[in-house]
Formats: sequence, structure tokens, C-alpha cells
Amino acid sequence: MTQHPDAKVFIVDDDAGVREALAWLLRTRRLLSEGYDSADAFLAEIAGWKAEPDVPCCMLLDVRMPGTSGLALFEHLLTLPWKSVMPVIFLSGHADVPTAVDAVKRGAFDFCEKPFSDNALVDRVEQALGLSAQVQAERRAQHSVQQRLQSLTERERDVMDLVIGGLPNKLVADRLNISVRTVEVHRARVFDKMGVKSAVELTNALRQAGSP
Amino acid sequence: MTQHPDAKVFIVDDDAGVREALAWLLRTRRLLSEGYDSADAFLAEIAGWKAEPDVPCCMLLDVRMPGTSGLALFEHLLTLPWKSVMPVIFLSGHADVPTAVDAVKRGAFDFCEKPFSDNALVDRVEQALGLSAQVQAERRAQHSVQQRLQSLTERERDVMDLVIGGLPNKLVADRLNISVRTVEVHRARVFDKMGVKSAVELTNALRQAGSP
DNA sequence: CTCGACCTGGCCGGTGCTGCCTATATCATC
DNA sequence: GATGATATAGGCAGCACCGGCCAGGTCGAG
Repeated sequence: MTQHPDAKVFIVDDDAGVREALAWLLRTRRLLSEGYDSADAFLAEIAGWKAEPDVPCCMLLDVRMPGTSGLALFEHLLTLPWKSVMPVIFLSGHADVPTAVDAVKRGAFDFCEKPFSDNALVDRVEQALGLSAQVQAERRAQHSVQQRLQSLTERERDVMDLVIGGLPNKLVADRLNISVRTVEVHRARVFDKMGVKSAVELTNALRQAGSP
Repeated sequence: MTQHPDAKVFIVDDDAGVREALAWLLRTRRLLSEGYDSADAFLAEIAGWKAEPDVPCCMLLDVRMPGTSGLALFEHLLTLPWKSVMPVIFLSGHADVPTAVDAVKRGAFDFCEKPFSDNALVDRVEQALGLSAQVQAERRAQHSVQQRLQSLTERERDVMDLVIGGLPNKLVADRLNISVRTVEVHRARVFDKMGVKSAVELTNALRQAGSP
């Protein structure tokens, strides 16, 4: 049984038999799936999405398909901001080494050759879903910090950038050619908006939100 | 011309002809190389090293060799603390997709099939050397911070841990059941030994040294 | 034109941090 | 037993920081 009850697996393959076999296989592990007969069909689907997926998900993607190839679809996914939320497992009947190596180097989660072991494949799917869940958790944590950051005014951000560099208010004031008192005002607003009480807490909050 | 004049490429291949051809190719780009006719020969070489490499380096590694295979050597390298200083480019005449995919997923820099384009290979070598140089720079930066950390006494570390958590001296004192004055003493020593002037600088120094 | 958002900055009292002095106690080492 | 490292802690002067109070300025939206 999976640890991700609401997870979803997207199957993109032009062969209906393959899609059904994979869907059946995933159902035996209580995994939801959705089939698409082409890369474009999947692209049409995500075009309708208003936000990035909020449940763990991954993709089983055939390399060779009529029309847009699996590799091309993968390339397109890489341009999306939530690319790492959707790990891609390539499926291929007769791939060459350079293609597979290139896909993995670009971040594909795995590259499986047909015929593959059912158990091994579903294990990989569940690992991919685990990674997806982890990435989503990180993105959610980053989201609140990101929103707080966007609520800062331009000047407040200027001050914050220098403060998290470790400069005392005096030097921040010199650097921005304003008075210490004004720096203190901005600094206090930044702490307030970011929900912290000290410069150290601020740097910690920014660090764990992926700014480095 | 490479940007890494002292870089070194380690060639591990049982075929003397291949080693010479690669060495010649690298010389045309002014790259130093060293050949080994087996994985064990290379292992014997690094067994004599007193420290990790201090110049950018990478490895061109044949997958199939008599005795210890290239893959096994790669596995062994992964156990070394400086593994990422030595990017590995696999060379293979007739590899299967799973082998190549697995190698890349485990962190191999590339996996090239023979016959390969000379230019493409040397380009990859130079990219690998660039990565190696970058990793070495990071490790050197971490090294000084690590040494400074080790110069701290136990108590100083206790105080530091709480200070970088953003606690004011008062609360640190409460947490450790000592007086504020003593916390201030330890705190000052920590700043001095770590070469910083404020808690923010300290957290920044620790962050960029890979402690997260 | 008024209103709100934003940037600016002076004053003042309170709190926190720093540096420099001093001192005691422990513990290991020579 | 002397020496040095370490942890403990008080006093004091000085600087840094905080927050509340005030007030002036610009600029765009209504």
C-alpha cells in the first residue's frame, strides 16, 4: 500500500494496450492513474490547470509516439516552474544509450526498457511519488515565505538585503544614503512582515526557503 | 585552451591503444593525462595519495575491463569523501541502456558510447574539469570554516547553537542555566574564533559551508 | 483635491550587546 | 606546586538596537 492515498500517475503512451496494462498494474497497488494517447493530449490537459498539482504525482512517458515525442514533452515540462513536482519515468522499447543518458542527465527520474518487471516499475513509481510529495512539501513551505517577501516594498527589500548581509544599521544607512532612523523603520517593518524578531531568524527563514 | 592549466585527466582502460589515443587527443587541447591499464592500478595510485586532489581532475573510465570493472571502480569512488571532486565520464563500446542509466543516476558525469566525436568528448572533459574546480573551491571554503568550528570548546558550541537559532543572550542563558554575562563571554569567543562580527555573519558563514 | 501608501528622519527612554577590567574554581599537564 | 585552559560571573562605559511619538515629503488613485 502506498503512503500517498491521493497520488496520481499520468500515463502518456499512444498504445491503448500499454495504457490499460499500466493502469491495471497501478490499480493493483491502489494507485490512481490517468491515460493520454499523445503528448499533445496531456499538454491540453495541463493547459487547463489553474495551479500546480497539489497531490503527489508522476508520469510514465513513452519515448516514441506519433506527433510530439515523449522527449519533446519532457523538454516542455522542464520549462514549467513546477517541473520537479512531476518526476518522469521514461518507458521505451528500443532506446539507444545516448538518448537514455541524456534524459537522465536532464533530470528524468528513471528510464525503463520494455519489457520491465511489473514490481520493479511500481516500486519506482512509488519512489517517484515519494519524491514528488517531498518536493511539494518544500514548495509549500517556500510559498509562505515567498508571499511575505512579495509584500515587502522595494526600499524594505533594499534594507533587508544589506541586513541579512550582516551589516549594522549604521553601515546600511551609509550604503543607502539615508539616516539610521529610517533604516530602523524599514528594518522593523521587514521583521514584522516576515514574521520574525531578529536578523538571525530572518536569515534562517530565507535559508530554509531555498533562496541560497 | 582550457581555463584549468594544471588540470589532470585520469584514463582507466585496459586497451593501450585507446589510452594512447585519448592521451594524444587531450594533449591537442593542452590537457595533462595519466593512463592506467586497470581499475586496480588506479586504486593503487590513489592509495598512495596523502590528501584529496588539489587541482581539477576527472576520469575517463572504460566500463568493461578484465578484473575490477569500471562500474565497480566507480562504486568504490562513490565511497570516498572527495568523490565529487573527480567527475567520471564512462566510455563504452557496447553498453546496454540499464547500465548507462544506472551509472548516470548514481552520479556519473556522462556516459559516452564509442565511437564518439573527439571534439564532443574533449568538450565534456573540460566541462567535467570545470565542475571539479568548482567543487574544489567549495570544499576549500568549507575546510576553513570546519577548522574554525573544531577550535571551539564544547560550551562555546552549545552557546553558538542557540545563538544561530536566533535566541537573545538572555534566553540562551536561561536555556543553559548560566548567567547572561557568561553567555556574552562565550559568544564573543565564538565570534572571534569564527572570524565574524555578528550573529548574522556567523549564520551566513555556516550556511555557505554546507551545514544545512 | 483629498486620501492612502510610502519614504524620510528627529527625539527619547528602555533594552540589548560589546569590550575591558576583575575574580574564583576546576582540571589537566608539566 | 606552578602553569595554562576552561567555565563561571560581576561592574562599567559605550555603542547598537527597539519602539513609540512626532512630522514632513512625494505620488498615484479616486
